[in-house]
Amino acid sequence: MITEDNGEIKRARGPQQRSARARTQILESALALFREKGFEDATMREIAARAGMAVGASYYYFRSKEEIVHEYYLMLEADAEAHTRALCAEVTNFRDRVRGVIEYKLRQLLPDRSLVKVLARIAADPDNPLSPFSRETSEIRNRAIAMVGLLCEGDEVQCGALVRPVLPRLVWLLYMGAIFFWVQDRSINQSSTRKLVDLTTSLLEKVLWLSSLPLTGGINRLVVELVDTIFDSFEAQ
Amino acid sequence: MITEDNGEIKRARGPQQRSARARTQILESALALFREKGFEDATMREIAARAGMAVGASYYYFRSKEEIVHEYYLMLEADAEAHTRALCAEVTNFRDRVRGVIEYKLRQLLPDRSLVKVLARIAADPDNPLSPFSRETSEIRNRAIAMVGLLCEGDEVQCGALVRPVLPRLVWLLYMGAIFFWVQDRSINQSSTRKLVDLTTSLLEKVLWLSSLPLTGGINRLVVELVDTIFDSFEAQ
DNA sequence: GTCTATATGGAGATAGAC
DNA sequence: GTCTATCTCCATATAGAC
Repeated sequence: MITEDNGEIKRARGPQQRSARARTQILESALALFREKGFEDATMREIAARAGMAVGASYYYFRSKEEIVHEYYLMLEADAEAHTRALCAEVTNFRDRVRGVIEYKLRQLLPDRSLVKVLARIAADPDNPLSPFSRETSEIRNRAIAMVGLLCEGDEVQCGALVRPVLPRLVWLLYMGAIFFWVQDRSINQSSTRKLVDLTTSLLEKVLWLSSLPLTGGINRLVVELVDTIFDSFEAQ
Repeated sequence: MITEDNGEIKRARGPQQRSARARTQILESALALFREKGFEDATMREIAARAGMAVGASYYYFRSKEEIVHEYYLMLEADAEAHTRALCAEVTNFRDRVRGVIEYKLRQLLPDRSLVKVLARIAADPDNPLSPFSRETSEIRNRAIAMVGLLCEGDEVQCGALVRPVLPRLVWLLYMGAIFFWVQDRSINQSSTRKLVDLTTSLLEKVLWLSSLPLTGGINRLVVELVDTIFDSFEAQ
């Protein structure tokens, strides 16, 4: 791997190291600028300049300005995953778990509202391969769903047997919905989102309890089919 | 109103007329180009050229390329409103009405998928005043909700008395969700969306029936509070 | 593979004519 | 108020150096 060509001064500890360092520098420079002036006003010229490189170098590592934001989002996801594991060890109540995960994510995103708007734009564009609903991101998506699946484990959750297998995907949809609502939320201190999360998690708990009654067999079947339809379409084409 | 200044040759039938004509020309030129090459590839230069004007003129009538698309959407809405009235006279079953309205909208949008993507992007941006969730569009939104309200009229709908007043807003959310899903839907012929609409309308019907039972009083209250919270946040700030 | 220098093409802004 | 001509600035593309 380590080619023994001319002993350049620039090179530090092999090409991989140098490359990783450059990538990190661009990412950090971009993030700092995004925070200072927002996504739109930070230009690739500035980002590259601050990282001590030419514009083209940024494009070598990131296909677009948006892709930098996406990389940042993946970093947050890794952190959220660790938090979820810790949460599951501490809290056993289903509703508290779901609320905990959503609230943690919103706390994570709070300092970077400007970037979350970009993520929302990406999500709304069906042609964007970075979209959380695209075929290309199915690995990331499934990982997130598996994470949510941890919340549903344990014998605490009371719900119909039919619904049980789709529960993680259902909660993931709620989770995505909460983030979308939060981005849109213009109320002071995003108080509406807090209300929304309280209400939807309470609702979920009650509805799941209802789903264990024989009365709701038809509804349960419809819900399962609905969730399957939604997620099948993500993988399609 | 009609000022009697110099008899210009250019003027046809008063300034208003001329202005409206120019506006229409730009709109038509833009729409034609959007259909030919898609939204992104159609440039303001071309749009203006085809309308026989300079770029600045287009910006005089429309603040942005997006605003042209929004104007087009309003034209579709007027047409949809007429259709809804006709539908309500013909069909009395609630589920068929809701499905009919959503399907009509999707048929309307089908020839202009490229433009609907732009609308989705607008909707995802909380800073965009043209967003269907913004304070600025609350008049358009309320008009659309009132239109949906027509579907809920008549004594056919079986649902809890508590839920009844929020039903139009609830159905509007379903309606918006269906459009969003349709834009994202990559399945051939958007077959997933058709399935989704069938399933969600069936589900709605069943859930509404359930909401009339005493058992679901707590859930009904939560739903009402949830809908209020959501729509309050649209009007906030 | 990693990066620099430079080019391209378009959205939107603006000064000022009529 | 309506519109033209022209300018600025940026994201992204690309040729080729090392």
